[in-house]
Amino acid sequence: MASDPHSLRARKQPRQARAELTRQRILAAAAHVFAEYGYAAGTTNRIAERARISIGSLYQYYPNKDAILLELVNRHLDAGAVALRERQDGDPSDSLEAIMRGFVRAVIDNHLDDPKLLQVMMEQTPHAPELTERMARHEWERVAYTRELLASHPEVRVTDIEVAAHLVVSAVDMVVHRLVAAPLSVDARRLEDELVAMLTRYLTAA
Amino acid sequence: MASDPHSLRARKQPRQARAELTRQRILAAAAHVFAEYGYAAGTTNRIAERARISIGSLYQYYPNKDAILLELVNRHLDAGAVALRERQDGDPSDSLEAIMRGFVRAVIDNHLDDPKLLQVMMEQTPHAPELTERMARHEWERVAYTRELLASHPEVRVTDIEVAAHLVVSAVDMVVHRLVAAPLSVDARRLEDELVAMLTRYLTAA
DNA sequence: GTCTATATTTGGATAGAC
DNA sequence: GTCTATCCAAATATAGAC
Repeated sequence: MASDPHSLRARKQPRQARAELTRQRILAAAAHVFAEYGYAAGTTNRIAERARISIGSLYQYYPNKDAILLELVNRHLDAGAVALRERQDGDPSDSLEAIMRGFVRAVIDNHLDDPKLLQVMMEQTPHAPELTERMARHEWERVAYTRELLASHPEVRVTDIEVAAHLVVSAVDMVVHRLVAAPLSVDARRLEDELVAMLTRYLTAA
Repeated sequence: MASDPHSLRARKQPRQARAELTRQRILAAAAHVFAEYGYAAGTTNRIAERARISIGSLYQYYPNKDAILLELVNRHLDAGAVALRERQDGDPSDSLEAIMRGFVRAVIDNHLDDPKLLQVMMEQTPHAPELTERMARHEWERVAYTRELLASHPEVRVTDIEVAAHLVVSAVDMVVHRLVAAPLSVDARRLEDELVAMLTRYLTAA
């Protein structure tokens, strides 16, 4: 073994790159399958089929079905966090309304690509402890971020900053969930406008 | 058969009454089991065990597992609708804040008895068409009710009554879901107060 | 009308050939 | 490292005795 160190070194990177590509394919396939069939009916066989690998190969990359969903969720939340930070970096002292609108847009954008995946995440979170923990951490971060923002903004006049931050985060999520669950029940733009109005009136009231 | 009409008539009612009781026991058992194990792990065997009947008997009363959940949800929503109507009948011209607080309390009360059942309902709704339809109808009723109330109340100054009604209903649900999902993450009373404040400020703003 | 026992299905996961 | 073939567990639902 290792009779030719050069070929060994040469092959090492390609293999890992290929493996990483396969992982990506599996994740993409899983996202599609979960979105289409839900988690329970989104079987590992279907995922493997769509990723065009065998079921045996799939289990070489992920130890079980839950691990696939967990990584999918992790990527989704990471992307959301990054997007939010980017959006904020430009406007240190915008109006509160503009900031609230930025919040809403960031969350909506993050879910636009694959709305049904959000549904699956919501469904499965209660049953998978790792997911629960991950979601809780993510929300805690968003609340903390919002709290600081409210605390430092001069327009904000609210009695309980902590609770207000929770309320803002929840309200934004709520609208997104609603738009995802029933995309056509009410006009998205108008709902967004009214939500922003509600939040700013609440936060800036005497 | 029917050699004695009297005994036949005498037995008929008792049998149906007993059957109805058994159905109740199954429902109660299912509520408990679903709440404790979730829907997937809340097996029909466990339900039968808890209802202290055999699995075979259970299937004499309900054709399948989904039918049990459906009836459970129907009862829950019916109870909620009744409670809301009752609460409203007393106050034709209260302050908007009092009305909003009434809304919130009614929904919270309706979920207090078995919080985890709400979780199960939320999880399974996307997968069962009958459930989806039932939930949509229930929400439509609540929005319509809220719309009328907002339209007739003098304090309300909002541009889009329809969207505002959606927003109010969603916001109330949101807080309840949050309290149910993580009962201790934030003080329930304070969250309720802030929610009521948010809604009234939004609805009565210039 | 209630039970026990079991058929049936399904899907996650693994073994072992290549 | 990828495949096929299969194992195994779990859970719904049914058959048939009593």
